[in-house]
Amino acid sequence: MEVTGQGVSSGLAGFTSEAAAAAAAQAVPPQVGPGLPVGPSPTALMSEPDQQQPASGTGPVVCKQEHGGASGSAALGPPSQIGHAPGVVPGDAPDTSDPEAVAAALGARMNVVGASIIFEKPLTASDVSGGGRVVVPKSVAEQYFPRLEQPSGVTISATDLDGRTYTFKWRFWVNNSSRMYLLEGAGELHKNYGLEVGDVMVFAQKPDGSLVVAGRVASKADLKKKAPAKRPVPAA
DNA sequence: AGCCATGCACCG
DNA sequence: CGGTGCATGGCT
Repeated sequence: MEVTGQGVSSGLAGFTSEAAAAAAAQAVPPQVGPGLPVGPSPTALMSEPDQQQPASGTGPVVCKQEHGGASGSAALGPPSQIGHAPGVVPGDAPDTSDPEAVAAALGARMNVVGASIIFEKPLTASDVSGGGRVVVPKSVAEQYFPRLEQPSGVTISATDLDGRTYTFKWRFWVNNSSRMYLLEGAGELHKNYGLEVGDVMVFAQKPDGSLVVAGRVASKADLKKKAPAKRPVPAA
């Protein structure tokens, strides 16, 4: 996948100062993301210690920071290897009336393309109504997604199992002293999969680090897993 | 104490 | 009026 730099484009004066400051500070990476081993050399825009991108074009999830990120790490990258699970064969048409079957079939299809599911997000009301703005759990964000130096984030792309390509904005908000990670632009995917509140957005990645996304209706497991928060109905 | 869903103000 | 970013509050 690729990253689309927006900083150099015109019209983002607001970010310029921030970016400039970051650029200046980046000369010497002062801080690396908590948790992951990063930090090759400042000159490498997207090199990775243990993994490399095939480079070019329709590549993997490589993600540059705004203007030459200080933390060169970019790809998704669980330190562990991704293992396939042969055995389950997807050729069969899933019983679309059975959420469990759909979920299983989806997992199988992911395996077929060599992708491993990173995590699944049961869509909340705000995820759906928020114009494709999906909140991603911090822990997952920092383990599998590109490290972000700036709130403005980066543009990343992904594909689904039907070959469609999606472009998202991967960014974060500063919340208290922490971060709240957001994936913006998921509206199209939600539409393609007809996802509604309670349904699940699935994130997976291939060995090359590329991101694969999909969606599926909520399964029983999901439902019991995440009981719908009680929503006091405002009396009329 | 932290995390995340949502409310809401502000800006276009 | 819709979109963006922020701040708050509920819940774990």
